[in-house]
Amino acid sequence: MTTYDNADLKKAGLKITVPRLKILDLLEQAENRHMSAEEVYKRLMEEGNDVGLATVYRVLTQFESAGLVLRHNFEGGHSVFELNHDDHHDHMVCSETGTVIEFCDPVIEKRQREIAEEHGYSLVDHSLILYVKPKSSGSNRN
Amino acid sequence: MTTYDNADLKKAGLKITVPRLKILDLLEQAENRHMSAEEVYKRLMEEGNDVGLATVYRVLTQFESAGLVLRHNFEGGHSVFELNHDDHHDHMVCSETGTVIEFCDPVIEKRQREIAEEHGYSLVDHSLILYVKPKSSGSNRN
DNA sequence: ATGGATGCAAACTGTTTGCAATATG
DNA sequence: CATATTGCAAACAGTTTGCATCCAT
Repeated sequence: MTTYDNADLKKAGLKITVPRLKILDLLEQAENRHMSAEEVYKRLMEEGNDVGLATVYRVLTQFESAGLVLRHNFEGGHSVFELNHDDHHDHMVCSETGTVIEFCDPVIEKRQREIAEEHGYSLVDHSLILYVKPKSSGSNRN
Repeated sequence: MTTYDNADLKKAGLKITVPRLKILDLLEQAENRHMSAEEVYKRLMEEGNDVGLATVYRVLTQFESAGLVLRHNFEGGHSVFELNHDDHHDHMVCSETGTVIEFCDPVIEKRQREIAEEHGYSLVDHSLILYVKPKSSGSNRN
């Protein structure tokens, strides 16, 4: 498991500061690896570390540029961040519980590249999110 | 090609009003089928139809609920709308030109369903966007 | 005539930025 | 000590909402 430390911050040209370490820490620790900036902020406050929300955004953005963190734009115009363990994966979000499940499917990955090629492009990135509901869920239509 | 008309509005419980017809019209006509609310608004203004931006949002949202229109959340926290021709497809966005290409791949569609099932869920919806660049593009890094 | 629809402006959410104070290397 | 970083508040973009007016039915 990729775990980032001071060295990684330095490598990214970022000074070792309390907010940065705390945020990195939080992302490592977090049971729920996918957090919004707001969540990170709240969590830090709860733990007594009072960083500004603006700093959280700035740090997360810097981490993203540095490749330490991935940003995903889920539905509803808000982003979630997660540590970049450079094991690529996509997401499945349960509409009832909000649970986020990660998955990676080689078949889909391959087809994506092929499709881009077929259209004369090369794949730079992609975003795939499956919105699902529990199979045994209350409303069983179809 | 699915083309909506007054009857469809009525069916959706929506009164036939100028803004609604104009917006529907715009979406039918538009060379670029994918437009943001802001774009729809600007276009309408240019054509001399002065509707409020709020109305554009309201109407597009109603159309979405009515199934006449699809809303996609692209990167950068802004949505684009397109007429729902109920031929499902995903999108490929060129990072250099902004061009949006539609595609639908049965292999991917099938795998998505399977993956959801494998995790004990059933697929409700999904969002797949490929970010691509022209194969012969200037910057050939990697 | 009557309730839905509109336009405007004000409210809101998520995110970014200017700036003076502060902390890191 | 110089400069990157922070916190705060103000600025922003995109979208939603309250309300009085207006229009389709």
